[in-house]
Amino acid sequence: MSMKGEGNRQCIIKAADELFYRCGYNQTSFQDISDATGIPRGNFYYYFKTKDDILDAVVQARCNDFIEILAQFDASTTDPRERLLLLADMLRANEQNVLESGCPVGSLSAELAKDSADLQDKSRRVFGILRSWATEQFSALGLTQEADELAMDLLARMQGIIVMACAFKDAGFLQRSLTELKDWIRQVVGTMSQAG
Amino acid sequence: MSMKGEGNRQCIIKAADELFYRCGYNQTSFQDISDATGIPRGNFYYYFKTKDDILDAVVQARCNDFIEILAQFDASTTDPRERLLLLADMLRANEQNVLESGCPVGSLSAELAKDSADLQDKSRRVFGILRSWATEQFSALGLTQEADELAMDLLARMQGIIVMACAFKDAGFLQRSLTELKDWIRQVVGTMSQAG
DNA sequence: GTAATAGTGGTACGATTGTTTTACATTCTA
DNA sequence: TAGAATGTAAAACAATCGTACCACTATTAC
Repeated sequence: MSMKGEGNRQCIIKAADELFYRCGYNQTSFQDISDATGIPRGNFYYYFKTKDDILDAVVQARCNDFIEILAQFDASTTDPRERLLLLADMLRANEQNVLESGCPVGSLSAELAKDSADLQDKSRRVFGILRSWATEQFSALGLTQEADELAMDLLARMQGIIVMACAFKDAGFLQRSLTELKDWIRQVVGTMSQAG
Repeated sequence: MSMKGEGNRQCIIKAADELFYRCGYNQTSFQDISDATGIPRGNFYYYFKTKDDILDAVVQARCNDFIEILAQFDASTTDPRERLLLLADMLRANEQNVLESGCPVGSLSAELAKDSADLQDKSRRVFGILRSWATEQFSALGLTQEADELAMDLLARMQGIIVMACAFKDAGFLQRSLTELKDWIRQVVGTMSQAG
């Protein structure tokens, strides 16, 4: 597949990514993607074997996006504590989207949990990237023993905040919870790294 | 609508409730409900005007279920702290379901956030019942000022735990997080009620 | 310039969706 | 027991779903 075709492929992935986030995977039809891209829906099978294949590509794209974002966090400061705070701050940067549609990672995983186990396995990869990155940060702070558990705790807190903020469309709760979350990060890192 | 018809109506609601939880609202078809109940799918329109109407009835049923459950909590102990711990313990009682399909309240709300705002409004009512009940418990502990915020925090923590446990199918994380959650409840209630 | 490849536009498929309708059976009421 | 109300079974509705296919035009390689 050459330049021209690859461009269309990326166009499909980009449109599908947005639609999967806004409408859900199952609720997004080929017609929707066709309308968004201008590419006839019959042509999708030139680029992808099946709808699941588009999901694969979208998941891969999201993985790459996060890898890049996390690399920027890594580049912007050497302090793992600051890096974790940057991750938390994504809640503020994406406030509007979060209130409207929840977390692209969490909501996709939750949706696919109700489809085949096979599909959820794929979506889990995005969470895996965040989890291992956060684990690295906690480890770098001397919390090697409990690093993975802390990473899971951090992600769980973020997911919970998003679910409730989205359910009640409550920007105030989102802001307040973000503050508390950042306090928690500072506290966990501060106290436990002294103890460890 | 008399006895016979009402029985079928409840049968449809019960089957739809289970299917909405296991497969999601959008992914559950009339055919699925028909297969589960033995009632021809054309007949649903004798009991409900539309699919959304079935959702309404399911949400109402879930509300009633929770009202009953919370009433049992209220009856089993007069200590609001104990009551809150009972709520948290629902994560353990429903461990298997949670790992497989997430939270019936949270996952429905998250799914409907991607459909019309109208549908999500309906699903929010179930969260509202939990929220106001938890608020009452915190208030009864003398935390009137921050009761609603604490209720939201509690629900957010539970939702986050569920999302991550379900995403990674991790029973260990669920158990560990439940312990930490109960510690948090005891701590918040303990320290702040002394301070207040 | 010709042949092979890459990509496009559009049609059509069988299946399934939520919904409507129709004909029939049952149950209740007078 | 007649007739109205209530409930049941099944067929058919138009629309849409994911998928497949085909005739066609660009592009590229020799």
